[in-house]
Amino acid sequence: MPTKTADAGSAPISRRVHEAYGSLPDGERRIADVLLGNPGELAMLTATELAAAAGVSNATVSRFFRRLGYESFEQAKRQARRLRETGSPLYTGSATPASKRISDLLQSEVTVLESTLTRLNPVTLREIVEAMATAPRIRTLGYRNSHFLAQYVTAQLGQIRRAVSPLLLPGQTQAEGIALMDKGDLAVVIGLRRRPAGFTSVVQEISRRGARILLITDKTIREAPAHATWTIDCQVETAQYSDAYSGALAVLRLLAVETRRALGEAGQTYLEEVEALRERLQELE
Amino acid sequence: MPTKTADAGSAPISRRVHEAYGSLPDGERRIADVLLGNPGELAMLTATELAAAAGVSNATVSRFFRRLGYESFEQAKRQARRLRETGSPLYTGSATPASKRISDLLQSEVTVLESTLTRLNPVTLREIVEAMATAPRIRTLGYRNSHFLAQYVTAQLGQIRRAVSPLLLPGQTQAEGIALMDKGDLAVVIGLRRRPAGFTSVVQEISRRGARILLITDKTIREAPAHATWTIDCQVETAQYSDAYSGALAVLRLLAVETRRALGEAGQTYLEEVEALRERLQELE
DNA sequence: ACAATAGTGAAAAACTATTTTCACATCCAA
DNA sequence: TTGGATGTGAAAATAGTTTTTCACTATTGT
Repeated sequence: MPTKTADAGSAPISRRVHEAYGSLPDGERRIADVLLGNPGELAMLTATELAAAAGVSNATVSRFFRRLGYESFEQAKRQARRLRETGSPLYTGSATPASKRISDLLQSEVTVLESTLTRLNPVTLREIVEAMATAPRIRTLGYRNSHFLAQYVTAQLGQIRRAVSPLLLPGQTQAEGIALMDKGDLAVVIGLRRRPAGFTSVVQEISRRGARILLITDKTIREAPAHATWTIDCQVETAQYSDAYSGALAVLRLLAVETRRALGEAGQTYLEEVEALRERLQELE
Repeated sequence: MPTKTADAGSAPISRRVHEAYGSLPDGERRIADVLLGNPGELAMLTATELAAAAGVSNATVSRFFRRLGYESFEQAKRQARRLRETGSPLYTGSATPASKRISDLLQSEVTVLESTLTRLNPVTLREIVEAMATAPRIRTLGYRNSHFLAQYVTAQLGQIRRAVSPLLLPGQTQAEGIALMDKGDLAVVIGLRRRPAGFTSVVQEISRRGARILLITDKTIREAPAHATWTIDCQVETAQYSDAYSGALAVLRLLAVETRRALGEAGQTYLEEVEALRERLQELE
């Protein structure tokens, strides 16, 4: 009879897998690989599907979970699901208040991510990416809650291509910043809720200068999209009192990743150039 | 055409529920309510669990999904799961390259979120939240990739309590900023990878001033945690070339949400005060 | 080379979940 | 009130999943 790991009681699946990994036989290690590569999937897979994914038999899956100290596959699956459980009356069970709130927050972040990213239209995305890759200049703008996102996208795109900068530089008036936009330039405007008064007219002004506009917003916006070339709608609302920006952040990362792909070798080269320069300056620790 | 159910085809569960909602009998409407309140849950629940959650019998659940146009509960569940399953060898389906990359990115973001948040220790969390609620002053710091996160946390905490500000103000040298730290103050230092040279010594200097330090990092860091009061380890690495910050962002949001809870009425009041001021200034559109 | 040990998949057995059936309750129109 | 239509849960029937068994293979130590 195989010894049970004493305190395996409530250790998360990932820890158990990591601990056992070294002593796992071939087939079971393949299962471990699938699991580590797709954490969270376990909550949804059946043993047979997991077996198919790992290229082993369902019998092996069954043995694998016993070796990890679970009573059965079913028990492991339930534990994995508990992670995702929400405020539903279903499992008013055992979690401590604090860790319950952690998993509630996790849940809300995942929901925001999913509903933002699945709403994305691949065709629009393609157009935007092309604009990002080819626009002579990219200027970014975001007020208040959106400002940090504008900074993020500036930094990310700045690593990929040249001529990316904030629309408003410190010490510059709004009018001056807008006046510097040219026809063909791309403005990435982030306007999540709690937009300042006059936001719409800023967007309108930029569009009047002939620049193309990518507007990142949420559903609370009304008029601004009329002036934008593309609008991406992010979900930000959550059950907690504060908005979640991971959806918007993920959209921006997606744009950066795709733009880099579009630039291909060119982008790669620029990136390497910057990297080499950094090395020389010993900028990083 | 090999596809069977032509009519309801592939409409997402949420749409089908909304469309049918009006004409749903009592019991089935209760199921609809559970589903709408916990989108994404369907992928993980069994029909019997869903029945228990809605307070109806499993027979009703079975009928409900047929009414919605699915062949069976099982088919609906599979459709819900398809949304989530991604880069795994399971999903060899016919996604376009672009939407495949969107779901890959979604997958990586969710992974980062999960592994960052599940690693969190509720006890440490509690200590940090208490410090955030009670410290006389909070100063934030983040370089490069981490800078936008520092801005985020500054803005969030600033909505909850007083005396929250960046450690480095424009036009100030690093030494000046650090010199202003007092004993008892809390420094929120974000140091995700690509830290500038000298990062460790900055942390050390702050700690020497007697301030408590919350360090938000990733696993690539080595020495700095020795000087920090608390360290939170975020996952940032992904399959794509760029790091994902949603994990760190979620941690920061969690801290803000919990701090607000800790402050209770006090926090509420400050928030309302700011809100009222804004109203008067007509700052928002 | 040969046991002994450990790992594996196929298939049978045990188990669990879903769908169907059926009897009964409720609502509404005649 | 009656009769029909509709909705419901309990339980039987069915469908599906997991665990166990067993025969076989590969590896390791003697």
